[in-house]
Amino acid sequence: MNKKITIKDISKKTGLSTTTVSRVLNGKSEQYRIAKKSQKLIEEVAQELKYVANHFAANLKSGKSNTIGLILPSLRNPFFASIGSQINSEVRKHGYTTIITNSEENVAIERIELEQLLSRNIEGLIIVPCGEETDHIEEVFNKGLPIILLDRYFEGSKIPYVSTDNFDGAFKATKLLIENGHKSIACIQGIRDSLTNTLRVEGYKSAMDEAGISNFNVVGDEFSVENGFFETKILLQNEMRPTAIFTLSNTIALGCLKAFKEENIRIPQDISLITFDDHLYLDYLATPITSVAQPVEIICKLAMKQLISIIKDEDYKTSKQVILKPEIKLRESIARIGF
Amino acid sequence: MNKKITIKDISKKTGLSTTTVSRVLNGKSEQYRIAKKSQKLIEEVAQELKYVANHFAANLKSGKSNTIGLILPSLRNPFFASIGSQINSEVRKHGYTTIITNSEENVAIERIELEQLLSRNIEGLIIVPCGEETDHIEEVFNKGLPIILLDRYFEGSKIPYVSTDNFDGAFKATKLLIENGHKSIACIQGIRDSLTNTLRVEGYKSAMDEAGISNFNVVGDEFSVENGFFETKILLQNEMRPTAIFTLSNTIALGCLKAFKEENIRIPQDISLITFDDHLYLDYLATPITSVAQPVEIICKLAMKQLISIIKDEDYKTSKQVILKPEIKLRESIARIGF
DNA sequence: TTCTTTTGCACAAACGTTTGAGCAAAATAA
DNA sequence: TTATTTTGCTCAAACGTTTGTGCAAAAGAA
Repeated sequence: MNKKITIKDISKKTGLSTTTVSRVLNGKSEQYRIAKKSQKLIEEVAQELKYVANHFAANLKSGKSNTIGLILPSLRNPFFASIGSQINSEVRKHGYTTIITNSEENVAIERIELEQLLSRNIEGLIIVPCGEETDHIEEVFNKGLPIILLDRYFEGSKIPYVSTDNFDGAFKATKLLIENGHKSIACIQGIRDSLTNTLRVEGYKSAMDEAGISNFNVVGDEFSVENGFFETKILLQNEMRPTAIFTLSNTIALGCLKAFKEENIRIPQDISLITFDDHLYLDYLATPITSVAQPVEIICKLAMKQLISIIKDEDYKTSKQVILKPEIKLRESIARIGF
Repeated sequence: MNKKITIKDISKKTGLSTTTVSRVLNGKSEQYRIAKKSQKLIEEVAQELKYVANHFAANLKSGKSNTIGLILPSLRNPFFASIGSQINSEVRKHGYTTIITNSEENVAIERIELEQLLSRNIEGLIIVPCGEETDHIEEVFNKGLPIILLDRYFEGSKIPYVSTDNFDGAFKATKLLIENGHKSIACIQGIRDSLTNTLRVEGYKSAMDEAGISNFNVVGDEFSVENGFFETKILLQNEMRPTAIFTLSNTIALGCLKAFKEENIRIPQDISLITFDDHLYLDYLATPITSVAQPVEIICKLAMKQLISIIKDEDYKTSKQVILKPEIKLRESIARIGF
């Protein structure tokens, strides 16, 4: 690397102090009454020398990193990838930079990543926490770091969050199956420790209960294609094959489809399917799959809006815990049976 | 935020100098012969005070940011999202942090993002450049920043890259259609300025030429769902409706599917389809779509391997310009006609 | 003219690390 | 005993900014 151009070089070349250069380059000319002529000179020389500010030095002094941390539990899951993408552009709109990291649904990694982000002096954190362990996040929150939980949150905690009404989504999804005559409904779940999952399972059970159906069937343990595939295989080879499956994520649904294909099962003739999470492709599948769509875009925008308001105003009171209603996207994967 | 714990606090509490503390915390105890006892003491106190290193200060002095920049042209395109995800974890494996940014296929934004990354003292850059304008990237390369171009590259430039043989992929795809009896083949392209696109179009034309078919039909101008949808609509309503369509990205293909659905066109009975880029869902569509699969995983691993070797060894000679062969994934979207 | 205000800028001290050089004390060798 | 080596650590100067304070010079007022 060539020698870096610093503010000092500009200072020398213009004959103005580094103070003045810094102020002009930070748009504080007005505030400090820098002459127009000097402003112009400095800007020209900066251009000419191709000056690039050193973020590290600036941050060290000012304490402002202009950075937001984003911790996601997985990037392979398109639902989270989509969150990553949208948060990224929202953050950018507000003049910040995002550092995206991936906890791989592992609390130990999550802790390390959080530490990493802290050492980079992030000014705010958006996180989809991966486990039930919350101490490290609570601790950072109590130290005053602006945090927004996304998707998953902690009950009884004061940390603001933006999430979907997972109970409601699962309840509606299950109810929809029941209304279509299904009584034997299997539910393939994801990570058991996550609140998202717990609430969805509760929604499922509650709908079943309400309908007086008591043979709950909740299987699986991961938000992954493999889990969906594996559990579906087992379900299909069971003697008590369910008439409908409710998958708790799009990845699980994909695994499910794979198993159906292998076993030559047709939707919805042979089995009905509904899944949490929407995806563009769901419309174009052999049978378009009915889904519980989370309002990802709104979630991201809202999260960012809240985060910014906390950062700017230091106003912890306006920040809320928000739950948005999901929407059922009716497609063709549910058969009406038993009528 | 509470007052931050610094190395000085540890220094005071242990009675050892900040130098010693720094050395222990950076694992340089051996090198500088710090007594075991002191090491232990320092580590304990660091734990106790919950010390988190200030990356900015460290970088300012050492010049090492431990950061890799990644510029992608879009995050909505699952192909790039997947690259983002994989590069991210590769980078992490090597002890670096990634800063992902998004140029939105806009050179002006790309320039700004690059500047941003430079001001964060990135030690390396992986970029899928969005346009034909290369000066800003060349300039940074010439200054000595390790750079790897991904997917798209610059012909005649010395910047190393890892990419797919786009010509070959498109050639094979088109040939496959021709071998199945198709003569009227439309090609829906993406951004015209990108080399990727150019090479794919050339591959298409070359295969057509070879077969003595001269009615090229290349339309479109964006790697997006909308573009695919729009152009397909037009193609379908043409009097000279093609018997096959070759879409140059998965997003375009998706738009294509949408148009087919609206127009009640069946694949492959009414029209055949092949697309660049593979996607998990392609297998489960009404008709599974044959695709040209790029070896994304290998591309990412190779890119990172090269980047690291340049960073570590400063060895510009070993870094190469690599082109990997894509693979056709045969599915069921191509009809055999005219036999 | 003299006094006051405004304009335009510079000084110098941080910020929290890293790092080359160096030095006493302890251990070992002669 | 003295000379040499090893051990264990410290000093102090950076790194490139930002920022509170302060102070001449210019302009305006009296």
